[in-house]
Amino acid sequence: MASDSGQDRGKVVTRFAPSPTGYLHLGGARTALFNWLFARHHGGKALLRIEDTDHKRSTQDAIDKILEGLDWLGLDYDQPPVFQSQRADRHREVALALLEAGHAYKCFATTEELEAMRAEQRANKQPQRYDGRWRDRDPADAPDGTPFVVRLKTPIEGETVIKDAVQGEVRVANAEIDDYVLLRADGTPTYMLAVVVDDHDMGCTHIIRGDDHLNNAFRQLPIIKAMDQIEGGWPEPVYAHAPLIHGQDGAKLSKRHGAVGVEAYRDELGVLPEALFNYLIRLGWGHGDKEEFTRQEAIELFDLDGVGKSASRFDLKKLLNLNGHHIREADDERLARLVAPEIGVGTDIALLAKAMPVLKMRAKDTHELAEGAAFLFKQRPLEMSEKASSLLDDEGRQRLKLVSERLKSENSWTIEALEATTKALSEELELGLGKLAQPMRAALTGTTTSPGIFDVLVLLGREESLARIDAQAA
RNA sequence: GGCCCCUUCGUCUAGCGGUUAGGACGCGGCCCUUUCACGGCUGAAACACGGGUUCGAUUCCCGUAGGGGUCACCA
Repeated sequence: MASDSGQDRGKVVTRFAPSPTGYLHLGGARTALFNWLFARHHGGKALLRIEDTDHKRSTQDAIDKILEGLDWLGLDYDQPPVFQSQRADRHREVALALLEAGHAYKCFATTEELEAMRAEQRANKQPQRYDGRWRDRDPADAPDGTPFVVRLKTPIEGETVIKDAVQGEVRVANAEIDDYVLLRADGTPTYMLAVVVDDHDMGCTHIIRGDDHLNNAFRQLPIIKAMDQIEGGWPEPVYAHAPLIHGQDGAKLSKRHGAVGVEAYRDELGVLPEALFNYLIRLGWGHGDKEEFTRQEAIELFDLDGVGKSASRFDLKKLLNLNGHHIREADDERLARLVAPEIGVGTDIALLAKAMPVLKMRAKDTHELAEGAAFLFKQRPLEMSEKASSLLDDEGRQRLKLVSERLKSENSWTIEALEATTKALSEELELGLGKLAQPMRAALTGTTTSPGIFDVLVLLGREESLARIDAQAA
């Protein structure tokens, strides 16, 4: 087990190993996060491996999307990504070593034959697994030229025990593990072989991945043990199987729901990367009552013992709430640049940034930020929302007239001065401030909701403000 | 179906034998207030069930139920 002790620093090596068959979804993103955080926390190395051995389903587009998603989340890697497909020769080499040492064997069973075997097992309500029909049979029995696969000779007796850093001690009877395929009939390596070889060659000390791989660990361990026996230097890694993230319906995240790529959270939901980062680490991991984490805090506090054992559900409301908190803490200039394209070409970034402090108080995503900022860039005559025009009845327009007159003689265009002046007027008229502020808001923004009315006045400036008010005054 | 894992408010979680079972999101109320928010206060809301172990179980053990995962020449 890794610890915080000094001598362990630099020893930890983790990897995130997505298969590029789609976008980087939430589950993958969190696995990536946990691996990265663990490596950074221990001062180790974070590696990336693209498991693209399924040529039919892997695409360059998916690789790009995943890389982009990781980058957006701020996850960096200590070495260029390893492409599993380029390592087939090495995988084959290990399979052959296993074969030669008697830890693997050739199986000449045809696909049809195996299907029949499984059908029979199903019919007899027996567990479906390869029955080892070629395990002890003489390869010479096979007709010449018959294609074969290479299968691992897994132990039959006893049990395999894994001390999982998250799940604790998990044990499975070896009889449950069948002799699965290492090398396909066409000579290409299977995933089960490739992962083990790559993890070893990359020096991975900790395998942090989704719960759905827990069963795989029991199949992978025999390869490690066999290779360690053959050539040595194949230590068992520390496994950590984190529970899955489920959709609102409680089922595994799939294409049907919630499994959209992280970029959708950015583009469609207006989520900041640090917010998704924060939300994701809190799913399945906790540190006391703490809810908000900066990247740095997460690195300092993250460890495997804080990872829970039960699956969690994705909750959009909480993500957005957290997003609001992160928006409020984000740099104004950065937010302005982020939001400007949504408002339109030629948006005044400086003005937008200046308005940000009052805008971000009211937004839980970047789209709301853009909506809230819209009034700043509207052209006269302003289009009025229904509610806004109802505020601009005769009475409202009369009041605007009075406000306009008073503000025109205001020398100091500051929040304090404007507020004092407007309040004085409302007192003279024996009206609540709202009776003046609401018509002003309508005239100034075309809507009934906006930042504080004096903030609006200052942001728009004297000239524009008065012009907008006069356009609606009686 | 076999095997494996899980089970604290609706949701995310704290708890690691003795607590008025805490926090957060969401929901209700109040306050602040020029709107909307933000913020503050506050209310309702949970230990799946049954056996043990123990002076004492949310906590440890065993069942039951429920949920999830996995069973390819896919990864």
